[in-house]
Amino acid sequence: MAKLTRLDDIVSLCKRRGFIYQSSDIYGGLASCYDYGPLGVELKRNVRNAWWKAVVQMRDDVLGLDCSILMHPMVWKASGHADKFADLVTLCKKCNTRTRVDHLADGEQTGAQEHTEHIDIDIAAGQQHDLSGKKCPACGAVGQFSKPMAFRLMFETQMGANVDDTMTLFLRPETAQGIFVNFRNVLDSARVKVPFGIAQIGKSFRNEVTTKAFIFRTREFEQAELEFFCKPGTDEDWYAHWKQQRFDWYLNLGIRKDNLRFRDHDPDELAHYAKACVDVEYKFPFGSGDWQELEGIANRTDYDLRQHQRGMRTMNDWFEQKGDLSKIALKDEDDNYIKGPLAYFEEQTRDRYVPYVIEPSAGVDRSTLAFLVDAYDEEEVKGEMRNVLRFHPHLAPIKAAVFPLVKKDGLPEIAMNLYNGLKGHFNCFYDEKGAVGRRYRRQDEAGTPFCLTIDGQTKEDNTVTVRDRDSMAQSRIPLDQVKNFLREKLDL
RNA sequence: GCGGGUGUAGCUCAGCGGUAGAGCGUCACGUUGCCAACGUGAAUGUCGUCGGUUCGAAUCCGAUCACCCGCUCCA
Repeated sequence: MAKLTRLDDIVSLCKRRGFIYQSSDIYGGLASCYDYGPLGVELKRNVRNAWWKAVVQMRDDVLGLDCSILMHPMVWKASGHADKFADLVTLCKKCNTRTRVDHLADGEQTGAQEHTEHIDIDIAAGQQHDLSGKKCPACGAVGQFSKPMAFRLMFETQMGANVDDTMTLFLRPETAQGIFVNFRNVLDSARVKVPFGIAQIGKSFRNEVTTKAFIFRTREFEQAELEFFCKPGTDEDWYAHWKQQRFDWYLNLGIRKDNLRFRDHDPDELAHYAKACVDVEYKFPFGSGDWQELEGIANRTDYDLRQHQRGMRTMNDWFEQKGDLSKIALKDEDDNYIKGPLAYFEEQTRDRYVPYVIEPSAGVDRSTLAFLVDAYDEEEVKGEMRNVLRFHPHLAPIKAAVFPLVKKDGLPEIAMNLYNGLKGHFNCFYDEKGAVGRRYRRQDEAGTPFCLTIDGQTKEDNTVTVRDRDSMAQSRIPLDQVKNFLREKLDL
């Protein structure tokens, strides 16, 4: 079985078939930005819907949410993004290798430290960094570094049309914080009890230092995140639960088992607030290591809610400093933080606590890419190559195509009738042009599971030909059974 | 941000100082009773962008934008 091995082939297929285009294409493109075409938008929406169905609709303990992208600046002060979502990087003049300043080791030490805390970007900018004794981890040169460069990893924008009276806001770098700041609202309005989760799908923005590999890492991207709130002590069980749930989700939607794996984070790799974290990785046909992260599942403990309790206590400072985040330090936590505004009281046990959070955080765009790559297949049929996207029916952009075998003898009318009757229930496609074989193959490349062909026999006995995408096998079913047939076969 | 590579029709690419090309695809008409069929015809290009050299630039030079590969980075 021939498989795509180059990313270029995927990009080409995506453009040719209308899945994904470069953003602002006619102006030469915009780095790291992509648009979803007619088939792509359907595919991506199906990915979203499948996630929502599995994580929200089918669960009695998860609710949905849709937050604004713009949020109060203090959200990012409390979450730590405003201070720490910035890296200070230096360039080795000798070998041109770039290294994070906080990863640099002293000359006599070997190796760099992993995942040290980020530095406040404003403090860092004014801070003197003595790198003369530091050693380049790549070439070993000591003290050959450029002046540290700061990177703002959050996008900024202004709110307010009056230029003299605008407020600088951030485009959210993750959807998760919108959930945390609505924890209380949902709790008070939705009659739920811990354990429960809040789910959200939406755009996020990060000024990545480097983008990568088509839609795999882009600066504007879409996340599907769940924050599952649970009682401390039960967190490890819920972590295991969601780990399995999320892995199975990919498998159930057709990802080949060989191409999917878990990768547990080492303890020294964990963010300071995370108790455990695992990546669901897919074996993409690009990059140095092939295996790339689709989703991260983390045990974030009670860190976020506690941080926001601190943030709420800091609001006076925010007003006093006229919103200048760099002049504000988060107030210390109240000793009695488990009685804070974001704490939870469990009536049955009379326990009071700040819930722990299990966070499965998936990339919608990279999942979509994975489904696309995984579904792609080429096979030889009678000496000709057949390209086919073997999408799971739930993900297929078009569920069924309706053709008259030939464009005469009243066949188009019958076919159009069938199409009109189906399109209210399934995303369908009608085509009467050219040879039917070509129309079949075109649908193969779009991943359409079934083609329905009206022929002369239809006029005699009211049956149609059903042609199966994967096997190319044909069978006949009654015209009035088509809707039921599709409903059953597509599991819709 | 560094190094390497690539930008020519929707896609894959040829052309590499002298009239912009091919295959596939697309569209139209005809034919066609089931797997990219056949015939005839047609459309489609800021040769990524800007500037320079030249009588003349897709071609040479510079800058820039974008993509790919490798570093680096990826709470």
